[in-house]
Amino acid sequence: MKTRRDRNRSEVVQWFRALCRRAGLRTTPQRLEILQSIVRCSSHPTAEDVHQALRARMPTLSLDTVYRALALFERHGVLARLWGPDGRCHFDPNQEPHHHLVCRDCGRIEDFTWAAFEALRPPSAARRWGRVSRVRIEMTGLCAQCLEKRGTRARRR
Amino acid sequence: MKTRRDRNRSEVVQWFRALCRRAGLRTTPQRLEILQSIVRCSSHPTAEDVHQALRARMPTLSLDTVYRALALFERHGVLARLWGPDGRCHFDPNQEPHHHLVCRDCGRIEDFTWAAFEALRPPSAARRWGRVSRVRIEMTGLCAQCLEKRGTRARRR
DNA sequence: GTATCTGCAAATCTTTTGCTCATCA
DNA sequence: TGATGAGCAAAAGATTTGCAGATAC
Repeated sequence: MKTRRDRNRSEVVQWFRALCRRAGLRTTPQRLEILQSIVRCSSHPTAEDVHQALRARMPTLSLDTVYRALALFERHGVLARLWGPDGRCHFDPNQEPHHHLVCRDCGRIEDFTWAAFEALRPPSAARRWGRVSRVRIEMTGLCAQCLEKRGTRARRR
Repeated sequence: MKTRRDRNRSEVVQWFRALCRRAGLRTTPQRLEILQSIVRCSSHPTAEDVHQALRARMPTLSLDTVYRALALFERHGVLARLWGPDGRCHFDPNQEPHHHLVCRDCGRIEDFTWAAFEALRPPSAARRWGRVSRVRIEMTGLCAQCLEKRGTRARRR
């Protein structure tokens, strides 16, 4: 199966046009670039990250347009909002159920899936609490690269 | 076993004094009240919440002192910081491994534990990624009270 | 007595909003 | 052409910081 992340440029364009037509939105070049940028991105960028990434390609793009477009895509179910340990808002284009690995040194957020977990029966505490609509695991630690960096500086923790 | 949350006022005072002595900190009445307030609290308040809760008891307490004290307690391992879907910083005094139930209507965060989950073998993706030091599950949905409220207004979602 | 802490004010940082002109359908 | 969107500037909200006087040890 082809996930959204694997789509090439023209596939995203088509998808974007269909989305806009369905939702009664205008297809502006800014929105298209923002969508392209985030959908192809394997990390989970902030609005600032997206803005930086597009500055070369669109020098006049403003940060608040990025914020507005991302909020728009969120409202239309294309993206999810995510608060990382840095207190800033990250955007997650992955629509399939998944979990996160967060590096506390570099702040990068990786996705992962976990079949054995999905097979687990929900805990009784959750059923008693109310109605759960989304379950997400966040694993925090150090990614391989940051471990490596610490190792070479002979600073293990 | 007696958890920190069950401690009475004088037990917290003793614990606070020991903590300060160990860390070379001063035992100020502000810090003590802030610690009392958050340790006995079963929800996960923001700095603002703590400040509001203490206004009656300490009218001159300023919000930035609350921020400073909470940051201090975090550095000394007494509290954990938590970013909820409201984008604000919540503080979590629960030191035992646990997970969170977040209501997307009222924003309240409840703790729960899940023995079957803790028994699970970590996924291979996590081992490949690096070194995981903390695992936390976040279940988002509607708590019983908010479900009830929606129900009585004949608005189900 | 002295280093640390508090409270105040102001700064900082992220995100949102009002407005005007431009642009897409 | 007429509504919607972009860019600008400024506001809003949360958190942090510099400083002067107060306080714990």
